[in-house]
Amino acid sequence: MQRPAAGPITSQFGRRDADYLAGLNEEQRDAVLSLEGPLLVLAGAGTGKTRVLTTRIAHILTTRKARGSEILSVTFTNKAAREMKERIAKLVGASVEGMPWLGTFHSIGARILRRHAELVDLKSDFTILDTDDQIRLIKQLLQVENIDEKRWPARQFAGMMDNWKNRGLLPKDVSPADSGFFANGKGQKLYADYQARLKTLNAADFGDLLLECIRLFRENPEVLAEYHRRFRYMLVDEYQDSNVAQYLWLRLLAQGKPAAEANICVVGDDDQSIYGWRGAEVDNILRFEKDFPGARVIKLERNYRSTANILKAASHLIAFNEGRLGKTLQTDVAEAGDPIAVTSVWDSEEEARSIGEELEQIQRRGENLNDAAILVRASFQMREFEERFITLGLNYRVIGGPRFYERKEIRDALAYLRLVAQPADDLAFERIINTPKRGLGDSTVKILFDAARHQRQPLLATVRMLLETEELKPKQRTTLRNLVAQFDDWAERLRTIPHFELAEQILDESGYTAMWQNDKSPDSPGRLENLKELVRSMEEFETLGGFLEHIALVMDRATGDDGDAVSIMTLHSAKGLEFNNVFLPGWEEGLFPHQRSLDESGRAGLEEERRLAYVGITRARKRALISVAQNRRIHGLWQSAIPSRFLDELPADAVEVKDTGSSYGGYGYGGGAASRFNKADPFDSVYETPGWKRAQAQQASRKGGGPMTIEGDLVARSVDLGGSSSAYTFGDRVLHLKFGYGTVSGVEGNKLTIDFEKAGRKRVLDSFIKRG
DNA sequence: ACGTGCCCTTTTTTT
DNA sequence: AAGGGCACGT
Repeated sequence: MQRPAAGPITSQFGRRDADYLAGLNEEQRDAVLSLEGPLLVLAGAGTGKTRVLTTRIAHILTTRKARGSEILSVTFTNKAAREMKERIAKLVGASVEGMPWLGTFHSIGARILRRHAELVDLKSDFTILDTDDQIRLIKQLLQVENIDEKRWPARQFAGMMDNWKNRGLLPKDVSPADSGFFANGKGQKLYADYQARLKTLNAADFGDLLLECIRLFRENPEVLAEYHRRFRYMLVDEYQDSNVAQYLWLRLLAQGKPAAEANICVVGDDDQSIYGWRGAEVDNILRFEKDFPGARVIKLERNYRSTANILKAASHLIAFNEGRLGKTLQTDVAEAGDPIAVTSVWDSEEEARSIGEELEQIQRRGENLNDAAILVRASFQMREFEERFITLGLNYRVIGGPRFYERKEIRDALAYLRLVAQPADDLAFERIINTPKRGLGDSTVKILFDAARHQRQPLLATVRMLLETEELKPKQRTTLRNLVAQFDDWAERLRTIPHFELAEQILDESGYTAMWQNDKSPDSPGRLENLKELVRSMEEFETLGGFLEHIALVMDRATGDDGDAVSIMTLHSAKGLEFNNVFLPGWEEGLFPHQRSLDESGRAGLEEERRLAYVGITRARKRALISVAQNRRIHGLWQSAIPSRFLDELPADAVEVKDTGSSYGGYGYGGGAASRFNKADPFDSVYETPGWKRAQAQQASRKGGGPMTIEGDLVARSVDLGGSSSAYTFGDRVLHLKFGYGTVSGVEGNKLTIDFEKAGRKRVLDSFIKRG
């Protein structure tokens, strides 16, 4: 399709292009206008993917090909959904209310399930369980089966089930090979029991929102047909991150027409696939042309976001990956821009300090903090920045950090609300039955549980029955009678007063507020504040049900406008965003690439980490600033760090290495050497440290199984590898670079307790000290 | 029934 | 380093 690049254009509709098409390049325009038939858009970072999607929707709406309610558009994250809604509203001016089927896989799945709940053995007011509820439920099942919880942790089983659900497997579909090893072959039964238990609880977990949807469609063709008629167009964002269940879900929905005519448009970038650990299948992208024969494929390769240097660095890095579809990003931006800055710092404290200084400079230059972000690999890295920024008085905002709705007080309060909304919610009941303390302890709870199991009734209903008997002691009976009466009362009041007012009353009348008021721990004022905030946030919702749904699906708070602030978030949650200045701290082996990713997924894991690095760099419009700490404290222990291999994979001519000066020695940016970031170790060479030697020894002795190491690259693990003893003994005089001179006062494997002359008693790793 | 204190694991990433 | 789980004591 040949079109002039600019100027007034006449579209296929024989009139001047609508405003919303202005400024699109040829490929983008093509992707927007190709409405009929399957379409795969391969969109590199910063090539206007979201713009294409939103404009495409605007185009469908303005040409009246379909109404908002006839378009299914799926995103991966709530943030992406929110942004799309905003941008569509801007384009067509219409209210977003007209697009009920724009949302995440999970929220749309929940919506569909609620409409047909009875067909999947649920009621339309079913509860959506979060991980915490899930774990507690599994623990109960393990107890019933007499399975040792130490040996077979509930968490692990939750992970396994999540995997199965991600792969679209119902209990009957799970192969013994998959489930056999857990608890001596009880895996499959546990899964089946768990699912059955969810039904009696009138609850669904996250995986069910898709899995049960798939079952619904398969078992009820007439329901599926209804959606085939309804959805005239389907759009999927971030297709590279879809897993098997999501794939099946989409394919079922697309089956209304012959594959070659399906109006389905998927957008993705294989280089930004970073959810493999959650079951994402990049193959879904590769398979698209097979599933939908005759699909058009449009590549977007023109990057409008970043400077040439940033693109060069990102492209150079990602080229180290083998499994790629291969795209080249080209920039239209003429200037090379600043090189990528790589700064070496002593430890994470200095890292936070130096980034803080950099941010202050940015402010002084008159730039907005809103245009800057710190992207970390793991959320524990966030704290140090927060602390530093608080002392600096620098405005920051944590995105997806320690989650509001996961706090204890919030979960307790929600449990009360859940129970009012849905009396069968046993997990909620269990949570609050003795919170605040009411004198209902383990023995009472056990009686309740046993009775409930025999009666096959929810706990609350069971309590009502038990009140009529002598099973409980009089004191407990009175307490429970009052509690039940309160719940009846609250449920009644829900009809007459606004739910947020009721919430406040519930918290007061239940004694929950008082519990924290009487608590004298330093964080109880904060908790009370959080509770207030919770009640406040309820006002934004029409109904209690709507509010609870929001909480379950959108675990992040609506990001309140806190003015100009730098964002702190994980690399994962940064996908899809862009900033002028992007800070990428913690580029050290073991942290980034993450050790666990390497151990668990080997080469594939490494490639996924590299894609994460690619995502990180390409978030930057103007400047990317990477930093490496020479030392990092993990689990309370100091560990020496080796610069990330990804640093070596950046093109030398687009990188500028800085040293903060205060760091000891610093890294020689030698060039030519095996590693440009090969560090001049504080003690001659890092390769001489006990930790490193052990790593080597372990490497040599490792054959076949066990943790993998990629391509012979050594990853130093200076934590105790088990059984190894230290070269130091009690009384040795030693030197530690951070803490100075000291005397060994305890040895435990390679962990030493040392009384330092200045720093006092600390636990450190032996690889980190030297004889003094 | 409840509180205290010790020991243990933990944190990679998210809907 | 810290929070949760568990055993024990009141």
